[in-house]
Amino acid sequence: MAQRKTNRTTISDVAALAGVSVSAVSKIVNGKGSFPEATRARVLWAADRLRWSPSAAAVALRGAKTRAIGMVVNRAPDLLNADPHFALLIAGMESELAPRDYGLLLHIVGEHPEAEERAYRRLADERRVDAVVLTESRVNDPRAALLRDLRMPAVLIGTPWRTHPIPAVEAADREQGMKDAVDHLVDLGHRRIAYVSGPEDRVHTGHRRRTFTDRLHHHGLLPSHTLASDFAARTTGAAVTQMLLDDSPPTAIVFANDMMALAGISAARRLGRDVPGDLSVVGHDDLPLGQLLHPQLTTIRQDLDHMGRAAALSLLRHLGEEDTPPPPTVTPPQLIIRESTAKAR
Amino acid sequence: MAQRKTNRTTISDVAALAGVSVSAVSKIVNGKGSFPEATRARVLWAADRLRWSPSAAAVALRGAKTRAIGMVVNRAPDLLNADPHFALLIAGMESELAPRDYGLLLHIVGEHPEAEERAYRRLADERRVDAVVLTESRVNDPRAALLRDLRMPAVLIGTPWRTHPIPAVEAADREQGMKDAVDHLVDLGHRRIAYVSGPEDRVHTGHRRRTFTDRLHHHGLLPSHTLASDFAARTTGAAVTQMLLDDSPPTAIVFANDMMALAGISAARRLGRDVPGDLSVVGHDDLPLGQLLHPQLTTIRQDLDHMGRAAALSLLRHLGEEDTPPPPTVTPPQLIIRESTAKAR
DNA sequence: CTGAAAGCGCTAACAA
DNA sequence: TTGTTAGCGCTTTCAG
Repeated sequence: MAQRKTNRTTISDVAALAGVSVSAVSKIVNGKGSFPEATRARVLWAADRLRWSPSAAAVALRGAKTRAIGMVVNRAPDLLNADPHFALLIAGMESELAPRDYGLLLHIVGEHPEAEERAYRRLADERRVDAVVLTESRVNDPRAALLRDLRMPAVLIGTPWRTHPIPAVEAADREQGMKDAVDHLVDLGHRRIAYVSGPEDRVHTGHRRRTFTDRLHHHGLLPSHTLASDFAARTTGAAVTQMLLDDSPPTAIVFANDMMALAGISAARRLGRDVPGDLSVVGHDDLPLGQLLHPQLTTIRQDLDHMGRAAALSLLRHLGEEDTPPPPTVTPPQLIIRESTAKAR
Repeated sequence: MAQRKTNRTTISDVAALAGVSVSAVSKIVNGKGSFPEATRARVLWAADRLRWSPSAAAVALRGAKTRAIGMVVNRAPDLLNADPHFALLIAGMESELAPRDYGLLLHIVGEHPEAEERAYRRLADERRVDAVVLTESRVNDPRAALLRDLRMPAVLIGTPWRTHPIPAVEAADREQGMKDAVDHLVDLGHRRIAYVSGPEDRVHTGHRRRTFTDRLHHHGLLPSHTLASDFAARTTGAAVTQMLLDDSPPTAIVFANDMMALAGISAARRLGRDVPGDLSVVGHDDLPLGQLLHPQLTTIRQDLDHMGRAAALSLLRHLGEEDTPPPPTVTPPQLIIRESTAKAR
């Protein structure tokens, strides 16, 4: 049994060193009262010398604000690993949170609804965070009711639910990228264009497919095929294989993200199809990866960094954090034309 | 000003509902004293009915344990985004932390030493976490002294420092993969083999390069080229271009990670070199990505999931957490032979 | 303008 | 066996 008395330096140590009361220290550090400059300086000096920062626990206990934001990611580890999507979102949030001394409490749960619910409940019941960031709204998303129930402030990155309005950050014109992609393919002479979407339970899956279909209609065309995939390479590959072996296979495929596009290209090649010679491919997200591929990936760029930032700022404002600038507008999804799309033969 | 009195349910609400004292609730919930089964049951029922969990802040304030682990990642967002390495590490940690009700507080700072130091200091001074996980030990790593200074328990994922011993998780035989890779290339008839390493400040950079060089010696060979790169695609591409334009260019290159290998392949192709026809390539990590490339990537697999798990368990044991199994052994780096390596011409 | 004192929700001595 | 109580470190009235 070590004698390890923690002996943490506390506010009273600072007060003692500065020769003032603890309440004076508290007020000065938090910029509350008005004190003679000499006192202020001495207190600040003492705090600095003792390397003192207020204990997060004590502050939280007193004021019920933890200065932490929660995020629970419900994607299986291997998919997470495969898809850097979240990392940039998180980095974007961090770049706004860190300078304001907010922390980010991260939980990665698999796609287990119970684990996910448990994670949110713990965050709320244990008062570990002041608010949470949600990503990827789902259809009949249990989180909507759950968070209302938990009275947990939240902002959603993605398409808000109809039934449970919630503050959300979304690109300004979320349909633009998809429209441009369809136009681009039609311009190249493609007439049989397919869409491989993400899982059906994501709200944006339906949205994007609808935009895709509508834009084809606009050109007097019908979707060649539309198939849903989870995000896994295997499933995506199977979907593409199936399409390509069809009697009238598509000459172009739009994918719901870049990793799926890559899996699609891989599957097409296994069938001996050349990209973009036999098949044009469009991705979604514009991961840096896309520029290293051969052919370089034509894709719909999402401004993930700004989405993360905007979500963080939106939350901070909601929490009454002062000096928080308004969330930046998020650049609309933008078609980046590279080498994976070419004239239809 | 809303009247929003928080009105959180507290331990005394539970005590009242169960008709016992608060200390009884505390003890029963924490499995401390011995109580008649009837009392236990009533308390547990009440806690459940009120959906009560102890406030993390109060527990932390009282006992000085926060049940949270910190991690600060010092890689630039775009590199983070490009390289899924960290995501799997984090997922591995989470799978051990979450079931034990531990949280993971994540900070992503760029490669700014001051920001990094500040992040660790805040974690410690504000007592936000009980311990931290470090990754990628660096040469003259300021974190070693800093954490000792801060008296912050820590475990390192990677090669420990000589000068500042610290608990570390590392693969059992960390040289195996590299040796096998060199052997494999030599077997294929390669004689001019190069190595593109990560940044020189990483401890493992020197280690791996030494293993590479030593193993070549074992075969009576000298490294064709060794170049350091940061993790960025541009730098890596430039390094490869330089090597390939040399008078006696390498016929095979080993890279410090898969993303760099991909950047290398891309650069080689831009020069009109075929992989693996003109140049064999070996990566490191075995990201799922590697199997989707053409050619599929030959790589040295790292058991990132187990590294994350082991780090978490090691920390939990150190923190005196009961019922924590010993950290699993981490599978040694293993050469996975796929299509990006072929006979030297 | 400054300081004393009352808790925030919880745990662990100490009493009963 | 169970309950009472004194803080953990901080903020914030409320007196001085």
